[in-house]
Amino acid sequence: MAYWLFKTEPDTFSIDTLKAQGTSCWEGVRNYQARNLMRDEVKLGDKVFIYHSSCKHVGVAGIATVTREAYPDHHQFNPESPYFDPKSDPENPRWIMVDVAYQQHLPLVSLKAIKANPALAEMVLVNRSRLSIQPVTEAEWHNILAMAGVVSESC
DNA sequence: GCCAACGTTGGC
DNA sequence: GCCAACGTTGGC
Repeated sequence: MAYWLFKTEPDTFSIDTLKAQGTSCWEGVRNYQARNLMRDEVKLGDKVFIYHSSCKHVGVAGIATVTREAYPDHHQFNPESPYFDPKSDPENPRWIMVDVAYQQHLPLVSLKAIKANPALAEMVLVNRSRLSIQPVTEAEWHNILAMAGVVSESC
């Protein structure tokens, strides 16, 4: 079981949206490195931090679980969609998505707090800020849970 | 809304 | 395959 951080703009899709929906596809990833991670590495049952970006309160806002591994993102074939990609071949779709299920909200762990924690200095979030799907180490995962005041469940 | 960082495109 | 131009991300 692996840990991840998925970014979203809460004005469009937030942890509250996910809670309301229960389960959602994670569509619209249009970056090759992020896609490759979703396609090759993100597995059923993996845990995901939901991160709110480009908003007033930037940071980790909750936890989700992967409920379906990579499958084609149909939005790429819909000319009405902001995620439309005219260069994607339906016979060989360029973009994929996974499904995630809501697990819980967290008291927001802000980007500022993450950057201020020396134990998290190696986080991808801190060093490769533009990657929208990124791996989180087990140590980082538990560290952020501790910052949120949540006691980690035993495995 | 600004702008730095950085990913993508396309001419050569 | 290089790299300049361009577009996007995302914190502030």
